[in-house]
Amino acid sequence: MPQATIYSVAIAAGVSLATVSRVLNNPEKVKEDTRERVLKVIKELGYRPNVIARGLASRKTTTVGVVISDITRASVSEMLGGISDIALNYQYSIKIFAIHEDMDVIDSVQKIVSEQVDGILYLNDELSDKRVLDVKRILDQNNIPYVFANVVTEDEQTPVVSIDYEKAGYELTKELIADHRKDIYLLSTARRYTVNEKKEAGYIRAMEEATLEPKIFRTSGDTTVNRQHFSSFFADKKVDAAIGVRDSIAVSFMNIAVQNGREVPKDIAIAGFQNTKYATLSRPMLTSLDIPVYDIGAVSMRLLTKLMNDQEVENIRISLPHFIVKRESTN
Amino acid sequence: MPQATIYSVAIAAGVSLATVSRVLNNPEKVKEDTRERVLKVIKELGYRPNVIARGLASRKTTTVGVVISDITRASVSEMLGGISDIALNYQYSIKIFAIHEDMDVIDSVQKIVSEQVDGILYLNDELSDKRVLDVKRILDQNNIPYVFANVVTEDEQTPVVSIDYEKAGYELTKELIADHRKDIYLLSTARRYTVNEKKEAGYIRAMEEATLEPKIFRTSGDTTVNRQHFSSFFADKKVDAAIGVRDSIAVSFMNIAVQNGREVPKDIAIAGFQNTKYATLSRPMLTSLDIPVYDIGAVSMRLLTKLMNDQEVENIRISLPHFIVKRESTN
DNA sequence: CTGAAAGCGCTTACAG
DNA sequence: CTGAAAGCGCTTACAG
Repeated sequence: MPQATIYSVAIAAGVSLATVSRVLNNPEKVKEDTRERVLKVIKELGYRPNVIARGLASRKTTTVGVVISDITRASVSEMLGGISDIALNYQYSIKIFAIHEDMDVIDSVQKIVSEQVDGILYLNDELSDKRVLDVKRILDQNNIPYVFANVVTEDEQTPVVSIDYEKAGYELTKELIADHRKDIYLLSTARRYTVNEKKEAGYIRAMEEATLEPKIFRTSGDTTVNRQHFSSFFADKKVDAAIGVRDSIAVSFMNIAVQNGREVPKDIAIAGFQNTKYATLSRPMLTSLDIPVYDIGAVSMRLLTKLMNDQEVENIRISLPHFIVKRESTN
Repeated sequence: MPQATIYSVAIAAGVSLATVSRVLNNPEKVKEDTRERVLKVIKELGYRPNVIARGLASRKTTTVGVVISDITRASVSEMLGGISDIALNYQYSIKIFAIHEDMDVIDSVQKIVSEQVDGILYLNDELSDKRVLDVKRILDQNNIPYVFANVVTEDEQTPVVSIDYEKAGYELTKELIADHRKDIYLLSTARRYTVNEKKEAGYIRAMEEATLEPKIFRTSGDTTVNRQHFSSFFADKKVDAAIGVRDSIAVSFMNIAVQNGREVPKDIAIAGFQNTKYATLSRPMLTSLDIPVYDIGAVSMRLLTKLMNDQEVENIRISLPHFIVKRESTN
């Protein structure tokens, strides 16, 4: 049998399509026994409204577009987990749009707009402030609500959910300084991520406050590459503490340190960012600054639902709390 | 300005909507100068077809539904990476549908059908064969193409892309047997995943062939839980090799083994499955059976595009090759 | 509380 | 090669 339509339901229930539609969308406007009769037929026929037709007629698709760069990154998929759970609650569907580096951002966003999503969640920790404003302009122009998640932007008019990465970098560094470490390195990425730049800024601030020299060592997130870097690192550098901008970088560094005869945390204290599974699978286990990535996703989706439904929001810039999880790699 | 529609383009170009539509969908059917005039107007007005309207009229949404359980699992997000890349190539959009344990599978699938996707990719390594057939029946009934990815099913009529997990388990075990290990444990999950059951079957076959006693130790994927299990493990068990059904389980076991004074690989050889980043971030680095998760996603999406376009496919059951990556944790 | 009718923005035979 | 018209399956004022 072909899928039942609103027509077949209307005929079987002896009412007009308008009434069937109301039963679905404004049940309180339909008399009780009419409503029940229609509901019964709907169940019997296994009728499900065609969401595409509904989308065209109502101009609401109950779909949000989620823009990502690399879905395989743990932080991205965690965020998607939070987004997906909240979307399920609020009955929104999720469309994924991957924008790769070689693609034109403007063009891609315009394409997403043509997909008629009700709102957009933009996840990207590499986006420059200028880019953010470009994207913002197109979406504003098309009058489509949006939230940036895990994005760094100063703009007061941009809805954004994130954590205070500068403060996080500051606090984690202070922790090591309090342990009387002097030669504290920040292991950052060669590639520029705006979130990492914030961590760097916080690190520098803490070091300078303590009149210590900030030393940033740039490497790759790729383990096979950074192992090489770290091996040569120990040949000539004095170091008694290190912070990796990601847990995986910190763990990779730890492994090479141990192989070079250093004891952790006695000789070198090590800490990471994000408190991923890497942190509990290292030996010793890694101290890490917990970034509530799942929550960033969930909260930004929640904020977006409010914006899509013109609900009042007191604050469009939300900074979630972070905290340090102390484990064996520091004192 | 409001979004341009096909009407406004038609008027501005002095043609009918049918012609504009043809320029977009069957350009070869339009005379060249007409086509160019229309194309010029399209560019000027920044016209983008409304995909919802197109979907309703053509009954093709160029959207595929991807069904997942837990997106935060590394294997799932890797697969999504492959799916997303191929989808981009073939111009399909992706809608994500998370089906949690407490949800009714049949009902969820029916809901997805009502979303009018052109095809469905079902990722799930926990699905029983019966469930697979339930899902299959609904989709067949609605005449919607589908591919199961990383799913174990014997049914010959079900399009599925996966690897031969039984053989993988067999080969990895043989590797350790060849190194003269006798007390080889398989560290599996307490929770039943069909893929893990296959690994177990392969492990058992290899052990029995070598007249060794198969010993399966069940634990949790959660590190804090399995650390406890592993700690008591060493109190009473004789062991000279272990295979974790996931890299993370193998690494967790390795850490506890070392803390209990065992040398890896001298006293205990250890191997894992999936060749994730965990395998290169452990100390020593972990031998692992590589599962081409990204490729499983990519190939299943490719297969789905063929099914959606009624192209001939020689084989609807695809088994991708796997291989063992030898590292420091085994000889 | 309910129905008739227009309309959402497209595609697709059917004519010409 | 092009246009007029019907139709995709809904929603939504507008009447009554």
